[in-house]
This record gives sequence, C-alpha cells and structure tokens, in this order.
Amino acid sequence: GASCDWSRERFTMDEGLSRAVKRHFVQLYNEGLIYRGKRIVNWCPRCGTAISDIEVKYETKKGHLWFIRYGEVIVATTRPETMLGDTAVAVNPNDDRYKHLHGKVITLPLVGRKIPIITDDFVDPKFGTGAVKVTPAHDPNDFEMGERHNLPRINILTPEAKVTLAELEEGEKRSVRILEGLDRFKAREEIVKLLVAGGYIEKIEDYENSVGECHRCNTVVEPYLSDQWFVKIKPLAEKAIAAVEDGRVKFVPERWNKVYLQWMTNLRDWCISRQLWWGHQVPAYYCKSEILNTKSETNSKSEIINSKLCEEIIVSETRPEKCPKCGGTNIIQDPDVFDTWFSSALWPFSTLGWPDETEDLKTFYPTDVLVTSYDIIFFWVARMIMAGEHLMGKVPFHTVYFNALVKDINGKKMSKSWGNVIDPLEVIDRAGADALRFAFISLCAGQGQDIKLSEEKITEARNFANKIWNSARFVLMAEKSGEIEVVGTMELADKWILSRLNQTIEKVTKNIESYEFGEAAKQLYEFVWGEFCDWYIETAKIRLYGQDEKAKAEVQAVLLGVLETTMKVLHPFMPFMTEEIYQKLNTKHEILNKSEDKNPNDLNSIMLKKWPTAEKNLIDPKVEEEMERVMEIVRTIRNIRATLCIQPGKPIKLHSAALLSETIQGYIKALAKIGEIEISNNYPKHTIVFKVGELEFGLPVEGLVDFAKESERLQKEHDKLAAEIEKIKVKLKDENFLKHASESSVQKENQKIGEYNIRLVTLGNYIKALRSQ
RNA sequence: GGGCAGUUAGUUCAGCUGGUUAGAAUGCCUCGCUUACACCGAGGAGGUCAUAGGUUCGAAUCCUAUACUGCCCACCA
Repeated sequence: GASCDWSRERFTMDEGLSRAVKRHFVQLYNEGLIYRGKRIVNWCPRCGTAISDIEVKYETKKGHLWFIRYGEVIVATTRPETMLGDTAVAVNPNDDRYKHLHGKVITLPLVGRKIPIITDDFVDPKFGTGAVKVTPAHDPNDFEMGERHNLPRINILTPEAKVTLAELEEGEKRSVRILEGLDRFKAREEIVKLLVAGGYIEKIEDYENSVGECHRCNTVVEPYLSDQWFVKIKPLAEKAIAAVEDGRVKFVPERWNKVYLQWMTNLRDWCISRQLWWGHQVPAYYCKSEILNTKSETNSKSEIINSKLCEEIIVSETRPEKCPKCGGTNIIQDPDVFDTWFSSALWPFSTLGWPDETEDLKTFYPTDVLVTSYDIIFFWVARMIMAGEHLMGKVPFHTVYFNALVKDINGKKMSKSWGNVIDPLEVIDRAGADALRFAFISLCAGQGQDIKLSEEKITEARNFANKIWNSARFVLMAEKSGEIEVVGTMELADKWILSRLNQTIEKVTKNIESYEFGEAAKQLYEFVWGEFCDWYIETAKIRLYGQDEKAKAEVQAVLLGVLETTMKVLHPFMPFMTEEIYQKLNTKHEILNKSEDKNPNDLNSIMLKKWPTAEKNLIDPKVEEEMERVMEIVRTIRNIRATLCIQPGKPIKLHSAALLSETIQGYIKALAKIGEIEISNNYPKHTIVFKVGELEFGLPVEGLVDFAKESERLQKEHDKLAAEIEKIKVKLKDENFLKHASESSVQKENQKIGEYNIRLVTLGNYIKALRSQ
C-alpha cells in the first residue's frame, strides 16, 4: 500500500549515487575534514575489516581478572595475551604506593623486555592494583597513553587475530614461541599456563565486563592498529546539533532530541573505510612510481645513487593520469570501500541528482518528513542531517517521525532464530494487507512506543475490514438503479450521520497532521462501526424497506454519499479495500460522477481524489444531541428487555409521555423492537417508568419474570448514584472548592447533580415497579 | 556508571494542558441463525489506576523517592 514514485527508483550502487559519494569524499578531504591515519579501530577478524563505533554491540561476559607480577609491581588484566606487546606499566602520579618506582624500568615477564614505569592521570588507583600494563597497539586507551608518553607500538596479532611474533626482538621470542600462530583466545589460555609455570600469577579473580562484538557476525571485536580513513566529525556535528536545537529539524516524539543531542556531543571521529569488496571504492590514489635520486657527473652521465617510491596520495573524483608530484604513472587506487552509511548520508539529495543542480533537486530538496525507526537515528538520521547541512547548506527534512519497532507479543524483537516471527505475507494471505496495515496503525497509539503485534489485533482489524466490506455491500445492494435524485429533505438520522462524518473528517485530519495515527484509526473505527453501521444503517433500513419511493431515494443518496467520503478518509489506512469499494461506487452510481472533483481525464482512482474537508455547516450539536437522546431511549429499552429476559422476538408496547415525531417513533420501534408506541402517560399498573433527559417513558412489564435479580442490580446502581450525588453535594458546600474552583467547574457540578437526580428518580420508579410485581 | 521509557480491567492498550460514576478492544458470562455482516447483533460481570510520601479545595493525571520491566549510551585495565 505504499505509494512510491517508481520513476525515481534508486539503488545505492547506481552510477549517479556513486558520483555523489566521490564528490562527498573529495570535498570533505579538500576542506580538511577527512584524513588518513594509523589508529586503533574496531577490527572484526572474521569480516577482515574495520567497523565504526556504532557497529559494535556490547555484551556482558564472564571472564577473569589476572593479577600478574611484573617485577616490583603487580598489574591486573583481562587480556593477558596482549602482554607480548606491552611497552610500559602506568600508575597514577598521585598514588603513594608507587611513588618510589616512578621512572624506573622493570622487566616484562616471559618476554624479558625492559619497559618503563610511567605516570598517567588515566590510571584509576582504586581499580585492581592501581598499576596498568600498557599495550599501545591493542587498546584504545593504551594507544592514547602511548601517544602521550611516546611509547613504541608493538603489534602482536595478525588481521585474523592470531598471535604473531614478527615485531618482537629475537631474544624476546624465546620463551613465548609456542604462542605463535595461536588464536587470541587459545593464546590467552596458553600464556596463563606459562605465567603460572613461571610463578608470575599472583591471583585470579572472576570478572564480568562488557565485550564489544561485531554487529553483523557477533565476533569479538579486536582493537587493532591499522591505516584507515576518518571523518573529522566535530565541525559537522556542531551544525547538525544546531539544526535540532533551533528547531529546523523536529523529532516526533520529541524525547528523541535528547538522545540525539547527547550522542552528537560525544562523537569521536568516524572511521569510514572498510576492507570489503562490496561498496563504493575510496577515490584515493597512491603513486607507486619509483623516484630515482641521481648525481650528475661531468660527462652528462648520471649515476643512480638510490631510489624510493613516490607514495604521493591523490584524492580525486577521477583517476589521475599521472602523479602531479613525480609525473609517474604507476598509480593504484585505494582498495578500500566506504562504510555504506557514508553514502546513505547523501540519500535525500543524491537520489535527486546531486552534485548536479537538477530540476528534481530544486523541486524536492529539502524534503518534508522522514519516517523511520529510532534504531537508525545514529546510523542514518544524524548523518543525513550532517551531510545535508554541510553539502547542501540546508537540513534535509523538517520533521523526523519515529515509528515504533514491531515486537512480538512478549515485547521481544522478532527474529528467525527465536521463532517468534509473524510473517507478513502469511498474515496478508489470511487477513488481508489492509487488516495488517490497520492493525499496525492502531497500535501506534502511545507514540514511539514499541508495538507488540498479536494475533488478536490482526483479527480485530480483519473483522473491521470485513465490517466495512459488508456495509459497503449493503449500501451498493440497496441501490437498485440510477434513478436517484438529489437529496431533498433530510431527516434526523441523515443530519446526524453527516454531522458525525464531518466531525470525524475534522478529527482524523487533525490527528494525521499531528502524527497521531493511532488516534486517527480509532476515530475511524468508532465512526464506521459504532455510528454508521450500528445506528445509521439500522435507521436507514426503515426507509429502504418501506413503501415511500422518495424517502427511499433520499436515504440511498445519503448512504452512498457517506460511504464515498468515508472511503476517502479511510483510504490511507486501508488502501486496497477503499479503492475497490470506490471503484464499485463509481461505476454503478451516476451520482458520484457529478461529484465536484471528478476529472474526466484521470483514472478516477480514489488515490487521486481530494482529501475531504469537513463541512462545518453540517456539524450540528443540536442534531447530535437529539439523536443521542433517541439512542439513549433505545439503549434503555434494550437494557430492560435484556435483563428481564423479555423475548427479543416479542414486540412490546411503549408509553411515551412526550409527543414524539413519527420519525423518532419509527427509529425507536425498529431499533428497540417496540410493537406499538402510545403517546400518553396513562400507564398500566405494572410499568417501568424511565426518563431520558426530560422525556418520560413507561414500559409495561406485566406478566414478565425474574424481577428479584434485576431489582437487586438496580438497587446497587441506585445506591452508587446516590453516593455520587452525596459526594457532589458535599463538594458544592465546600467553601474551599467554591473559592478556588473555576466558575465552569462549579457549573458543571451543578449540572451533573441535576442530571443524576433525574436518573435517581427514574431508577427509584423502576425499582418500585419491579417490587410491586 | 549515566540516560530514556513503561507499570491502569484476565490480556493488549487509550486516558492531551489536574475536576470522567476511570474508557476501548479482546477474552469471559447471558440472550439472539432479525432480509450487509455469526469475521454478526443485544446485554452483562470485571479495575483501591505498581508502592510510599508530597503539592492542591480536588490527582490515574503534577512533584519526590522506592520497586520491578524493557531499551539506549559509556575507553572500568
């Protein structure tokens, strides 16, 4: 049911988009916002690539904390295998326990390397022993410490996370040679054995910490030293923060602002290069031409004294013919590709032709509302805002609507391995696409809350769809030919349903505009089922099945008109069925072809019709009130009949003390199954008297049974009401209330007490009538 | 360690800026095969609104704690 513009279909790897990505990279590079460097990145040894910070998921795992003696100090670590790359031990400068060791050199166990004891504020004296082993090549913190203290970086792992001793001195390898080639986890076990054997382990504690995993394959991520491309994020983030802070971009629901801002203000540079074969290749080129250093001899002969590779880096949208520095042609492109989000960030404008200034771009950028899910707020939303602001100078959309995530009935994420997935195709087969869609929308009530999709909700929506279908069938069936005349006089029910319809249009429109889709769905559900089907169609039957041809034509016109408009309002919620019904209406009924928005050239699809606007003059509170009273009378009679077990098929007589119009009498007779209405308050002996508003009615119940139960129930209600009246009375005497409450509140209470009193009297009469049986 | 949600009928959820006899759907119970629909119609039972304080004439609604549940963020060796 999505209405897409298929003429503008795009794929991330399209040539146009690829051009946009190159421009993005080159521009940022030229502005100094992209750099290349050897840094610690999140490395997935299985995927063989770097990944960004947000692609790492943290998992709490049980492990150990090993306390290892490094000469005069003991260090605590969760990763003993990395000690092969240790190049220092750090302590807090203010830690008295270690002051005597500052600047000293100790010997790394097993390896025998001499490493210094350094001081750094990073070290927390309260953790472990207060002394930390420093491994600059295998831990981001240690890397930074290494930078601060100029420590060597010794890499001890291959890209596959197997131990390599390549960077160790010959002598250092001697006692750890058996570790070479081992997987990092195997190596951990083995090095502990070596340490135990050497008497270096002081103690081992159980320890729980969170371990980073690759979000794609769940492999434990390795902090790994490698050459990567980075985006300097701060200048970009600042603009994107401002866009949300000053309201140029609004989040719905609003609370995501905080999440976004918090994240944006703590961003670290974004690693955008990936060592994968699928993606946009980085448009950076390296000159591998040989540069010869020569020395001129006197006889125009030159002698090569040495040579080296040029290694010039050229960043360009197109492949350079030759190196601008050395003129060489031995140029290779960087084999890395981009993080897919680096290209996705451009989506709002790359799809419209950027970097060209196309008509589409002018027309459609900035876009309006981004509908998305909160789980990609960092991956995508934030980056689109950054890219839009920076490259286009305008935010890409004014509003981001976060829809809910669909979870299973227990609030768990649906996943194949959990076996809790509801297959949408299967649901569509069984219940229909409209039902599934409507179920989703109705569940969007608590904005931004996760949705728990249940069978029950789907069934409910399917039943609703079925109800709509049947009511439409009824309306279409009721119409016999094309001889309908324009509506003449309308009776109460007609005016009422039109009033309700227009109120519904108004509310639904408002709800959609304020992104309250669940509420809109609820309004429609109540209107269609609770008002159109339950009441209007029932009263319409009186005229449809009657003899008056004019009345018949009139009610048909209203039925058709209401159905048509309802289909339009319902269309965004149930696109397929409403179109189908609309087409049936359209082909069968002349009246619709006169409607004001009919365009003879179009497909006459409901999708192309104007969204209905509420006709204010048809909204009539007086009519609604009057109809509401009729409904109340009917409900009261039904209630009495049901509780007294009066045969539904058996017509009974109703006395009315008030003069009722023929029309209203007709409604009551039909809907409450009344055989006869006598306008008089001359009630027979055993009569239940009830009031609706000011109107009084009597329902003779002579010869009917089971009074005790009913009178008991009514007594309960009577008492409850009496208590309520008492409460209000007290309130109305309370000086504090009178002093502080608003005038309208006081008035409301007075009104309430009036209504309750009438009902109380009615109930009293009712009970009396029962008791007298 | 920080932050964000949620906690209302058996179940799934409404209840916006404080004044409702606290609603709906579903399930349950009773009745009904009435000429659109049994995927239906009519009626009914069912809640001390997580707990404890506070503000207020008045709190499901505002404030503060607490508990439980879920999620997000964070470089604790």
